[in-house]
Amino acid sequence: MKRLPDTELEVMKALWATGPDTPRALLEARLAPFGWASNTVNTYLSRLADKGFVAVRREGKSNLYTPLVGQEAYQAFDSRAVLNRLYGSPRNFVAALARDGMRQDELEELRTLLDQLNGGQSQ
Amino acid sequence: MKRLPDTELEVMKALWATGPDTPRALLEARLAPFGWASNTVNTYLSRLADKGFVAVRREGKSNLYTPLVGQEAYQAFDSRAVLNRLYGSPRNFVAALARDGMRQDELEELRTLLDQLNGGQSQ
DNA sequence: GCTTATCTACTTCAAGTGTAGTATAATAAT
DNA sequence: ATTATTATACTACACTTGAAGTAGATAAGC
Repeated sequence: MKRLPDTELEVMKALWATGPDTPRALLEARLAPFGWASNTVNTYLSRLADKGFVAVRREGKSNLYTPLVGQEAYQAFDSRAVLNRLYGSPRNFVAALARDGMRQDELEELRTLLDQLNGGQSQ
Repeated sequence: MKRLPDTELEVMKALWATGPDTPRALLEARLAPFGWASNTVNTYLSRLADKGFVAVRREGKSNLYTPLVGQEAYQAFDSRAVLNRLYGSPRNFVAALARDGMRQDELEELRTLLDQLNGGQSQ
């Protein structure tokens, strides 16, 4: 797996949110804020297909794109890549966030998760 | 500030580790594993200078490059960018790591940090 | 059946990135 | 001073990314 560029990732996020869908529906339902031409969305979907991130199937007049890589799998891969690239450890990543000022609610949410992660696993 | 490409980031990491240094010294001391030609390192340093990440000063026969952006500042910026790009919150980032299997020592280190972060701040 | 709208496939193009080559200036060696 | 070494500045070049245009197939309207 390879890390995706920003625009392709935005398209994947849209696909993850809606499930299999056509370019136009994706653009209207989720990608409108970017102001992309419909050809642009098509280009990004083609590139994602080339990279094996989505499957294409003909659905009547349109193409239907289906995500082949799930959001959770991609995030699991990407988060580790982020650590390897610059932080080395989860600790250092969170410390960097904290230096920039992590919000109180973010901190609490994280703490709750950590409790769960450790609760589920005995020493 | 803008996020740096992989290779330029590697050069910055070397600079952060050694402090102000010449291209050749950086290559030999920290960048050897990449197998880059010395011209390559020079190119990356020039690009970093263009982007304002390092300062150049003539030191005798060589250039001396000094980081202008500190590692902590860059990490604070980058870590937040990582969240905005894909995860939304620190919680979701750590959850993604956990799905891939966070190591026990990483988890404990993180827990220790969280204790410190909350220890310093009541409630 | 011809016109119009829609979609996809293919092409384009500029900027950024990865990697290094060339040309030239400066230094060191004899 | 001539030669060899070293460093830098500039150029090159393929590939990727961001963004869309064009051409041709298809379908829908009338």
